[in-house]
Amino acid sequence: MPKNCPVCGGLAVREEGEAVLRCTNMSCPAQIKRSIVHFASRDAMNIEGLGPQVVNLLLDNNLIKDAADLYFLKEEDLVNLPRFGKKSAAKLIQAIQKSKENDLERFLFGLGIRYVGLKSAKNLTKYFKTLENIMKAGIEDFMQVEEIGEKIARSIFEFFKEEHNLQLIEKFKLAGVNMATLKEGSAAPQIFEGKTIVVTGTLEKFTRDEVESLIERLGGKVSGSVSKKTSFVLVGESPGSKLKKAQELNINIVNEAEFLEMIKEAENI
DNA sequence: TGATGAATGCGACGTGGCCG
DNA sequence: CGGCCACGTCGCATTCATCA
Repeated sequence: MPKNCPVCGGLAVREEGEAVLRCTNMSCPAQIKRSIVHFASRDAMNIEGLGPQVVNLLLDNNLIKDAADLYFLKEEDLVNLPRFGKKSAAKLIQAIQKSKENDLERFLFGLGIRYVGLKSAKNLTKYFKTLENIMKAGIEDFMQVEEIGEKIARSIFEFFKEEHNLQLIEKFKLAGVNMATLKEGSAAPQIFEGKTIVVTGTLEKFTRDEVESLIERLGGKVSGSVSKKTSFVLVGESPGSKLKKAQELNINIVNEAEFLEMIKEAENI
């Protein structure tokens, strides 16, 4: 039976097997907010300092209407907002501008296409190379991509048919957001080729993001959970339950110093 | 085609840094 | 110095791939 969205009153649906209702109205304020927060989140465009509360603040003050508007913000727009000083305003603007240089996979993930997580975004980018190719592709094409079945393929296809979404992408282009895959230092030796690596705890020399992209550049896969397929677990300061699980399953455990040694060898080759 | 295992995606909870 | 917010992490539910 149909229900209404508590925020905008629009039609809310519960998809087969899903626990929660989801509003189908593209211009529902709650949906807009969610999409912007997602866009800014760490695995997407990684805009530091832009969390849910700040997004609310910007929306309430009519400073933005969608994620693309972020790129047209200026420091003076922010300094008078509550809890914003000169320092935090400057930092946020800088973080937003820096995010323009992200590669296609982050941008693609940031668009918030249903069922497309960071992993699928990566696979899509690898397969299609450019946003144009993705926008031209059909359902059958998407299903050729690793780990993408019919459900996800259909979802992507539908997304790029929406006029509203196409307009948003145009706006991002206008703002100068990079949508190309970055030329990676293709000479990187693939020392982690075929390996699945899990990271837990805080590292001294890398942020989580840095070490994950490093592992990928060196040919490895980063996973979030330990299983018997895991090649080794990289353990930092105050590790979580993944360490225990690794010990239970007898998976190799590597500390930061040992990891640095592994990379060093690679760089010398 | 059904069962199983692995990984993704999302919400929830504790810690550290910045504003006032 | 106190409160608030983002960050880092974990656990649960869901989904996909694989194999008999």
